[in-house]
Amino acid sequence: MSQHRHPGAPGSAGAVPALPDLPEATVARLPEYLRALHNLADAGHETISSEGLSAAVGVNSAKLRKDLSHLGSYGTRGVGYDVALLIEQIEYVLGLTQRRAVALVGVGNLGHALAGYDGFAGRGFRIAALLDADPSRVGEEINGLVVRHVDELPAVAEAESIAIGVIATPAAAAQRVADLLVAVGVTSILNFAPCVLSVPEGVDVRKVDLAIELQILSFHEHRKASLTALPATGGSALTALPGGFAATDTQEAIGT
Amino acid sequence: MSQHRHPGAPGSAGAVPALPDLPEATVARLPEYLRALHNLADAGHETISSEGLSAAVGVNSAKLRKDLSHLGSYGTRGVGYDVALLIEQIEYVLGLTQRRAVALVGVGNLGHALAGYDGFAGRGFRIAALLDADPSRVGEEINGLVVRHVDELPAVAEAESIAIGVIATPAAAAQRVADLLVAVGVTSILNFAPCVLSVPEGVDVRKVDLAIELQILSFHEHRKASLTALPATGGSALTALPGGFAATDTQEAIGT
DNA sequence: CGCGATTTGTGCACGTCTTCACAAGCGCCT
DNA sequence: AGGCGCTTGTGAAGACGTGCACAAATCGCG
Repeated sequence: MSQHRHPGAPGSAGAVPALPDLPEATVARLPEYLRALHNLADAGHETISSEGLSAAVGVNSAKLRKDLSHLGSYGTRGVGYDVALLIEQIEYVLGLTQRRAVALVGVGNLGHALAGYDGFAGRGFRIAALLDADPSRVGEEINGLVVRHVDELPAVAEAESIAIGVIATPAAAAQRVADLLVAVGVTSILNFAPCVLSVPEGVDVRKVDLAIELQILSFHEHRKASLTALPATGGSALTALPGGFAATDTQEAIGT
Repeated sequence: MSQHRHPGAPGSAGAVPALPDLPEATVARLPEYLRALHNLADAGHETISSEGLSAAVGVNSAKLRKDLSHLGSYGTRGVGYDVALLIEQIEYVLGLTQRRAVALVGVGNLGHALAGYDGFAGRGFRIAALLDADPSRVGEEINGLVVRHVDELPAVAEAESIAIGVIATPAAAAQRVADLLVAVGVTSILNFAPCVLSVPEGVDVRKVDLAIELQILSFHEHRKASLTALPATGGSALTALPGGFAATDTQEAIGT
């Protein structure tokens, strides 16, 4: 039953690199595990149990074990997981063994901040290019990088082997930029503009919309307010007990 | 038992103000519908069919109808939804009828950008306070707001009725700030720091981690690369057909 | 060398979310 | 008035994700 070859373990023999096709939910959690593991490694831990790691991340330990089992991970029963090995495995699966080049389009308010954000380098990415359509911004130097005109994207993409495009433009320009990115072969886009992008099949788009996050919080705030406004209900089937609704995406009340 | 006052139900008859407890997945989509509806309203549309709206947002139309039905929405069969009415309904449910005050803690790189982001005002929020622990940043004026020291948070929270706290500090300071926010009564937190926050029950935390988003994209990039690198497989049960995995969270390949 | 403590990996049941498909309702046109 | 086309709202089925609970595996110790 057990596969003897490691999927493509970092330093091992030239086995098949076949990536197991992980559930999306698992993929979304792997980066969190990775971050926690780095912290643990820095703190000197050599091994960690699923219980310990799950506590650090704030997830159910069974879920964590299942996630790790999906990538054929090697934990040791009775002991736990080897922290360094697990880091290697997750980084491999996430494709972080190569430092991917990111092109950032739109050096306005937000783009400026992203360009200066130092949290990327340590996590497997390199901002390789800054681009903007506004001629008055072209030429500006941010964090050692010079802003170039967006028209130069084809040249830049080729020279730097851009793997991921980040859109931090106003909404009105986002679709145009996305088309441009796609045209030069970028197949992964992170979109900060508040709009829906349409892209051809095979191109992945993730979006981050700050206002949406706030609005979701606002809903819960509204809801909590409407609950506490109610008098203490005896047995009314209408209102669940105040803490009775579980938070799915939102992390809530993680015990120390 | 039945509350007769309606907190602000849109102009209609005295319906029950009780917030239906929507599925989390629905709550997360409502803001997207709202944004699309505003666009449609600006474009002059008075009504919109579920098909049309779902196309604009990039979701399945049945899903959209079910989402809207959850909030007891009034669509008209054979016609569609009244755009203005639907906007009102969604804004009410999301608690956007009152402009909520947001406190932003951490005016570094990212915080600076968030403070200057003008996309909040139009979406129901007001940045009411900027705070930082670094004395050298206190006193700086950004977008008409003066940065105050984080120790002043209690006074600020009371004066401004802060409803939501945004943490844009380094990871090391995030937990401390979260504790502070909770202490002054904030029950909704948006966390940009790359770390897990533990908060008491009843406090909602949403997080945005830019590096995680990139890492998820990196996985898909890695995966796509490993697929195209394979020779055309005949019937190997290992590799699914290239387009065979559906994108759940990630939007992918929206037609036209 | 065997035993107990510990921890992984997973079968199973449950809940949530998604999608299809269709009846019910509405307006318009004849 | 009646019928027809369009659109909503929803029942039901399937896919997906989660969490419990336990067997299998490993280590350390006497």
